Amino acid sequence: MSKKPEGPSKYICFKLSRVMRKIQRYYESSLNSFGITPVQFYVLSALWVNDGVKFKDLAKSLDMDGSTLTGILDRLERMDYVERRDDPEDRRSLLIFLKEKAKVRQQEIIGLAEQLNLEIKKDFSDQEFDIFERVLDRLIKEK
Amino acid sequence: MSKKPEGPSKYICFKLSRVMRKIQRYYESSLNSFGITPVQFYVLSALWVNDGVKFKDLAKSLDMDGSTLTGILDRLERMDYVERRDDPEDRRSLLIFLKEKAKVRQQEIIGLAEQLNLEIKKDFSDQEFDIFERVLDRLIKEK
DNA sequence: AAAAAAATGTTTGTGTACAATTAATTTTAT
DNA sequence: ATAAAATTAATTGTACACAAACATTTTTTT
Repeated sequence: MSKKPEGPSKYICFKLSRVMRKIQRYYESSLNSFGITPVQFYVLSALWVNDGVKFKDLAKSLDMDGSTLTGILDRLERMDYVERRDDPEDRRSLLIFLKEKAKVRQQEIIGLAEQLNLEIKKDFSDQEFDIFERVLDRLIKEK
Repeated sequence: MSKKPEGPSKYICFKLSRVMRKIQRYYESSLNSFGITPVQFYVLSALWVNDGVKFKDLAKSLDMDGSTLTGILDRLERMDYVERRDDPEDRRSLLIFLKEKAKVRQQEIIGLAEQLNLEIKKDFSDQEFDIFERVLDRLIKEK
């Protein structure tokens, strides 16, 4: 007698992908008013901490593939949020800088994102959510 | 005492997306031997429970956009894992059926996926992981 | 110094994800 | 009965994600 299958929802990976998409759509609809996507917001977020970083280091800090970042920077540059400049110390390397538009909107965008964070957390107890985030953190770090 | 995180990692959405990609890459590398992707595996998973469902219901059970599913079925059909048939009761509708290739490999693929699930869980206590999954489940349902 | 290896960022090709539009049907309202 | 509305799947266009191949440039080896 064969084991009875129960569909995709029993797999962590499926569950994670559904939750991720849902949360991402939530961020998306709010960030829309700035004309940026969640991923573009992450890139700006990293630059607000560290303006003028090397392309390579930016990709690393975001745990993002270089070829993915290339496309995202293309779009952010086209929208006048950032610019690429040559690295004077290594002609293979690029430095990524924020432009005025990104600096002017920093506080407003961050405020919005922090509010979204709170909205998501508010349906859970602190203890529950701490454990949730701790599991996420360990899953990121492992292997 | 740990310092408050700066940059994107303080946002749930960013953390979720990084964890999701990491776990997905893990599934990917294993499912590779069957020539399928994680998402294609989810679709097969749903069909193993419910062969011959309507396109519309399949998309709904996977919480997947119809236009996304169209592409995934195109590829699964090209690989001879599934086929589309006309719904005799509604000429707008399609029924999706598993082909031999998918039936033959069912147990092996499911066994693999379940092992991946265990691998991921094994670094956490049951209590921790229960809370983690409960938060995920509630995030899926809410909003 | 010349050759080989490594690093950097872009390009290309495939696979999700989803909004908006479309064509074909079915349902509903008049 | 027919016109309007709704439903179903596919198509188109944009944005990520990543592997593989690539051109430049730097570093290492010999």
